[in-house]
Amino acid sequence: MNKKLSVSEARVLEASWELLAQDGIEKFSMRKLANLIGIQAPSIYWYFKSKQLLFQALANQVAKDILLAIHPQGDWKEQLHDYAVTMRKQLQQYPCSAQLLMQTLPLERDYLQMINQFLQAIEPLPLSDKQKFNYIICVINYVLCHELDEYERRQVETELESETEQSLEQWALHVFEQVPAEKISIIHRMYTNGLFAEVGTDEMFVSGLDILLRGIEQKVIASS
Amino acid sequence: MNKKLSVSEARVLEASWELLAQDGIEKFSMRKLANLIGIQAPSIYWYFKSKQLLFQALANQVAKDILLAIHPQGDWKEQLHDYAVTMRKQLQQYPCSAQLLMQTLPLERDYLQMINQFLQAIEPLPLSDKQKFNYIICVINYVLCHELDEYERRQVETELESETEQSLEQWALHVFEQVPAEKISIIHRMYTNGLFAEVGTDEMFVSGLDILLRGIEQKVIASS
DNA sequence: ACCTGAACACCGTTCAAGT
DNA sequence: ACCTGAACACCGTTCAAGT
Repeated sequence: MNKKLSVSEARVLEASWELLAQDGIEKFSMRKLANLIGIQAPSIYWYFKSKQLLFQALANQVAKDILLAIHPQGDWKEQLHDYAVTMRKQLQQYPCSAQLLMQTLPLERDYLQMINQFLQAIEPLPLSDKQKFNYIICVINYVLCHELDEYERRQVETELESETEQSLEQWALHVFEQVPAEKISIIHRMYTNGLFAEVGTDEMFVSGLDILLRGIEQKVIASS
Repeated sequence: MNKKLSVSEARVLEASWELLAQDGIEKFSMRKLANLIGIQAPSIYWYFKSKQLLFQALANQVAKDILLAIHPQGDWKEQLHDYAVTMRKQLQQYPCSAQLLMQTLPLERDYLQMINQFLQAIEPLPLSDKQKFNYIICVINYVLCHELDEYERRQVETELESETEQSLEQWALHVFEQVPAEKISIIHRMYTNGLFAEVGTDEMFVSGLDILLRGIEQKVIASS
């Protein structure tokens, strides 16, 4: 928006998503990226002054997409709920997007606007600015954390399976056997009851989001 | 506990904390670590098979410390509140501890035990295992995110000041000027009202924690 | 304006060889 | 059991030089 993308600048961003999908953010390198585009590594530096700034541009692309996908509807609670669900859906469209947003301080144009949109949903509520800001950051962090955990779980899972041909659940249970059962009794029970398969599901996401929104609601009620 | 630390193994861990405090987790390298201890880089690999496993050991040290600092007292709400506050306090004792815990899947002994301890606080509540687990993960993630944000803010701040001799607040306001004011009106108002100085304070931490706990409370009430 | 080759100053990790 | 030197296969980034 504030800067028209040249063909090649867009090309770098496009190839970056491809590389992130292939190798993940840990193994992302400027050399591999250049290779994918068909140029030499130093050429990228003509478009982005550093890897950091490239990542920021990627993060901002995601933020912009989230912003575009958001449409206010219903009361503040329904709005925040929809915003969070929409944000998660958009994050899932881009590889490693949660990491990118986490690594970027929210001082980019579209990221700021996204936060502003979230803030607008609770603007009329009888809360202090401090509260409003803090609560919105909590909701956004919740969505990001959820995606981060999901990503990490998938990583360890595929890594484990390619190495030992064991599922993560099997391995977890094996780990538990080495720890005195009484010391982790509750978590042990949960895992043997098949809780593992539920981690990261839509239901879990909505359930965690719900306590956040109910918590905010209580604060609203308390101060009106 | 399950493995007696040799003098040098403890020495590696000790030096690791020193290096993390000096350089941060991004610039942590095995070579610098070796240098700090007074050995060659490959020697570290006798104690820890990889950088990853060294980080896991560090994370587990933090988890153990949190566990030791926790003492159940009061009802479930007071307990969770104290646990979160204690966890934050312990995280602040170690440099980059939040990053270390975030990077580590909770499958280490002491980390598991820590989660179990949190779970114990809400064990008697009339909630499903799924809910209990999810809510506790939310609380733990909240504490970690809060520390992460704080760390990131400090990083950018010192980086910015050494480069441009500007404070983060000045720079943020400058960024705002480049964005159409109407599009970020709320966040703009908040920043000009001095909200910036409040980010990351104890008060903010407790305020966010509170909506989580109240949210859980509502769920308890709803299902009893 | 856009791209390259060569180079700098680093990485994590392996491994034969030393004591 | 513990440590080293040398080496492998990488990094991000700079910069003079090309077109």
